[in-house]
Amino acid sequence: MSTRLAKIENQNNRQVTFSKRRNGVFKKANELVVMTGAEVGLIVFSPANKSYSFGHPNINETINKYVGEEKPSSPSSPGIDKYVEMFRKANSRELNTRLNYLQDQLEFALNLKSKLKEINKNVESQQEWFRDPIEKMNYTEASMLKERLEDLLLKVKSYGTERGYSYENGRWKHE
Amino acid sequence: MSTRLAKIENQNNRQVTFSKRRNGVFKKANELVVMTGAEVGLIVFSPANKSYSFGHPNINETINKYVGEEKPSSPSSPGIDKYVEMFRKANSRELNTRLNYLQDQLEFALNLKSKLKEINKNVESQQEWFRDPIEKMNYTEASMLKERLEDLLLKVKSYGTERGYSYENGRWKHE
DNA sequence: GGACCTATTTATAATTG
DNA sequence: TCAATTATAAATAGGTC
Repeated sequence: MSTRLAKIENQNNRQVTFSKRRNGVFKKANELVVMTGAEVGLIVFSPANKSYSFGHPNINETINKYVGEEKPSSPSSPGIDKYVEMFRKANSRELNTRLNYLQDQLEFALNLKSKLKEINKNVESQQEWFRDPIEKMNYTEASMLKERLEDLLLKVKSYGTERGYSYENGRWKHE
Repeated sequence: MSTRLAKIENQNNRQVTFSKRRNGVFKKANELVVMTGAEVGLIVFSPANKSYSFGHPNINETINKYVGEEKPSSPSSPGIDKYVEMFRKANSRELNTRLNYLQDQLEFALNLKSKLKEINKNVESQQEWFRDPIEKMNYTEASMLKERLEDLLLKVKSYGTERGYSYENGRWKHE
């Protein structure tokens, strides 16, 4: 079976996989901590909304440290509302869904890599369709995408600061 | 190699292992999300104190949900306006992590070009298993992939244009 | 649910270029 | 350093009890 990255439809299988993989992720997180001295905070809510967590040295401190970094900064910028709006779109669930979808598709594409290794015949012509779209995925563009979104976020945050919002303990507050 | 669970003493090896395993944990977390519909928040600080995070659907909401369980009460502010809510959800590193992850995968995908050259000839009869998934991907998934990326890039480009940048040959220029 | 199997796939430490 | 490969250990889907 291909084990493609996709939601498991069968409810029972999904639950079993959740338990197994949840343990797997926690184990990996722990190994990362022990082997490299990293600081980790991990929270998981099951589909049934039960929560599980792991943290080292201490999950609450890790969360606070992380949230503390979220405090906005930076100067202002004109016409910021456009960026706010753009950011709203960029950060919407729609984008998450699309990124998930992209990841899904890329996983699928990557699966081809191992299969291709098994083939020792020339199929140049059959593969033209594939080569073309891949080549158009300019890596530089992906990098720019990341940088631009990062920039947008800074602007959005300073916008918030200018209007008297502050970010504390994972929440924005108006003063 | 025994891969004993212990701190890696050699500084260089530790750094290399940190990067590899950090990616591994994020990948596992993402798989858990996609396959089982779990909600996950993951924060990692490197030994050098750089932070990385992953969350789905949104790391800050997940943190708030978790912290809320730990510390009940504290009714959230009443008339919280939509922008405040939006800002609360904003999280640059979450997107960065996702995009970095996508970029890593894109790099792999781009390598398919050279891999394809390893292939020699005629896959017609012996590779039915291979042809089928490829054709599927050609008309649906591959085109979606390309389309999604271009769509995302379009947003980025329009942002740049408004700010007086132009995008040519994979590079941004001012004025 | 959980504790075992076990055929496969995946992750990754070490190595090579 | 850095990417790429490879040999091996680990994870895990799908069973069974």
